[in-house]
Amino acid sequence: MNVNAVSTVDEVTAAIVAAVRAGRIVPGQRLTEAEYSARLGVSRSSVREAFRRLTSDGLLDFAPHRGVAVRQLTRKEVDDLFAIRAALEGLVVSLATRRLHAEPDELVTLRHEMDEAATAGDMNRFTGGNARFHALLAASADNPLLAQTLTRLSNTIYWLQFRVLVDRPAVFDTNREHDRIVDAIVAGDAVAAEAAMRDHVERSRRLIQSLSDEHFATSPA
Amino acid sequence: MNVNAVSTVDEVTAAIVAAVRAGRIVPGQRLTEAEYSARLGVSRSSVREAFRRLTSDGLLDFAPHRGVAVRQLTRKEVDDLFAIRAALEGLVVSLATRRLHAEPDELVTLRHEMDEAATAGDMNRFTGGNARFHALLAASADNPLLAQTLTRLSNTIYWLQFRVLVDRPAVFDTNREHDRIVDAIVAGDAVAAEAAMRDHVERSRRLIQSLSDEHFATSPA
DNA sequence: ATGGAAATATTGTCCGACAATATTGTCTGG
DNA sequence: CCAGACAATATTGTCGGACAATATTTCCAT
Repeated sequence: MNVNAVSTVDEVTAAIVAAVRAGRIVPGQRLTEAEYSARLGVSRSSVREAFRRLTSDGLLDFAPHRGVAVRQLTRKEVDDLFAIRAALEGLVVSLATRRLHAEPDELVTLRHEMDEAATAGDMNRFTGGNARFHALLAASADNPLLAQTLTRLSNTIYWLQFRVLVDRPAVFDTNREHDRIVDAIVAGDAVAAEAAMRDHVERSRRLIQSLSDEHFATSPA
Repeated sequence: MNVNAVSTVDEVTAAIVAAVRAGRIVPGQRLTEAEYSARLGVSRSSVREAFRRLTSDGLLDFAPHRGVAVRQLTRKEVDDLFAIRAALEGLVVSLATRRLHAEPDELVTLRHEMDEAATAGDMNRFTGGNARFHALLAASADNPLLAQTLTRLSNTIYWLQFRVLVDRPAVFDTNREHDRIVDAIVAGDAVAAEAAMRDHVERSRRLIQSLSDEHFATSPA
């Protein structure tokens, strides 16, 4: 099983991420070292290290002597996170515009793909395309640290974002917002692209906040 | 020695941070698990976990089967980092202005302290004040996630920033830049405060880039 | 000097153990 | 029946040792 150049910890990490993505373990649920050690057939040490890595990546929540749980944000934390995201995603498109203005092919192709997925109602394809859309922008910004920072933030809200996209027909709005971003980029207008992206992020925040309380952690105390 | 509610890993982490801050271990230098295990009298497991934590906090650099080294940035990475910092520090002051406009006492006191430290040439006091200045802003923004994100970025450039401040009489420029930020905050002008902060960050970037090549990692291949 | 093989050093992972702490279950008195 | 105290259990925190996998260094032959 170790044909790739990936370590055991990498595998454990990937397994947990996959489980969360697939909804097999839901926000708030606790994970114990022993259980995952047994289930995956690896030592407690490796599970422990994977837990810590995912904690610092924002996917898990850790408390001393209490172990880890799938992280669940409060409504305020969501607002806090989106304030950061607006600033950084805005920076991303601002930086990415120059390059993508010169080579817009992949971006335009992606937009078409998301349009088709939306009309076909294929949500998995749509969310996949959405992820690649943001990934392409992040890569084109040519700032790995920025990309990494944004990835960490996105991990934390993956599940909420997914709920929004499957629950309601917000996909068409999303695509229209993307259109504005893409148009600005193709036109080479970095300022307009940044503004469109900030608007997109803000709308995304509002959609998530419109979810029912059960999706959020109760505010501390 | 365990009177506080701190774990062994916390102590190891703090010890390494202190060593880096004090310059006892310099960027680029490698650290081995066995050495720190012996030196601090703790198990390899704890050292390992501290290494990983500091890696994800940006202070150490990790490569599989090669261990960790104190992180040293390339010039491009510095630029990348400061682009993020400009956006986020700008966001911080923008958010912090409302609260600090109402209660500016602590901020004003800090400014005086840094002025005195600068004229007295007390660099330790100055850098300490500088850290508290940014910490106060981060706290006043009432966005813990934002504060944490910025802390991670700052860890990475602590040493470079320190070099700049002790090497040259840039402290007076720094204080003047702080003045503009403080003035805007006291006036309650969030937009001006953000602009002043972005300018401050940009100047800080230029100062660091003016350091000689020996302070930077050689660009990869 | 140089290329490559052997020796060494270091990390990656496993196991087992036990103390420290948190969680759960039980009992008792009201 | 409830609340609080106490005991039992579960889980994490740290340790020590072991060995394989991989990287680094040493050294030899050319």
